[in-house]
Amino acid sequence: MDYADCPVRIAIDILSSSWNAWLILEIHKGIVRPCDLQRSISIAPKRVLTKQLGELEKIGILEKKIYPVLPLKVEYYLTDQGKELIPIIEKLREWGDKHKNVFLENTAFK
Amino acid sequence: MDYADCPVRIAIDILSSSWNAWLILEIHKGIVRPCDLQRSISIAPKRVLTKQLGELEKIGILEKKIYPVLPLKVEYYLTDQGKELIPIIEKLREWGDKHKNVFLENTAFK
DNA sequence: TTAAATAGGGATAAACTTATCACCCGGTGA
DNA sequence: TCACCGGGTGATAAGTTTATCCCTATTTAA
Repeated sequence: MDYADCPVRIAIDILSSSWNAWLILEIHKGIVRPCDLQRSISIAPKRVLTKQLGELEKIGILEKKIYPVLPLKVEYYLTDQGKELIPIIEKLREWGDKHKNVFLENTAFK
Repeated sequence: MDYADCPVRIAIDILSSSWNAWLILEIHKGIVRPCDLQRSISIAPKRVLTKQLGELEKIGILEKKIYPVLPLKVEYYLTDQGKELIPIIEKLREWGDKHKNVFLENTAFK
């Protein structure tokens, strides 16, 4: 029984890796095309977002829809298990909002 | 407004870094002394646990009690804001339990 | 007096993640 | 024709995190 198989770690690893949480929130808000996501998360490198989108699709959190039209059109949607992450992320946000002060104070001069 | 100041990221960063989530759960279960924590999370290096305990204390998630007795006795307890992480971790565990199969299938041969 | 347990720290190495850069292709509008 | 948009990739550099190793100090038990 590896530590990596721990259900808690699985969830945390997904949410914590690079831009995943942000991506999931943006897609939930209705920004579903790669180019639009790249614009709305403009500080993230394009290459990294592409990689993460692929990763999130592979593990069943996003569903990729490819429209056979030209110019090529691609959209990503949250699967059911992806949608179930939304309330969790909101809880994380609530917690962070409530406690960010203590946190920022004590990390400024570490 | 830095990405690192995002409330969601603050919470995720805390939970994701090395052994924090596990430590928080163990302390919540009543394992409160450093030496006992090192035994119960035996695959984690002692040095790392010490560091994380100090870090979690600094950001106000743990409270450190030093008993002026000999042999030296130290205990860590969850603060109120630390306790508020417990239900969130439980949600993460539920999610992970529910979806670990899809996850493990698609990461085994990446 | 020696060993073990308690709590902790400094310095460096190893590992992992993320970012960067330069590309690919197909199509469209000027 | 040329530049640009949309979607995407491979290879490597850079950066961060974790782990490793080896110390400190004090007290009790053998």
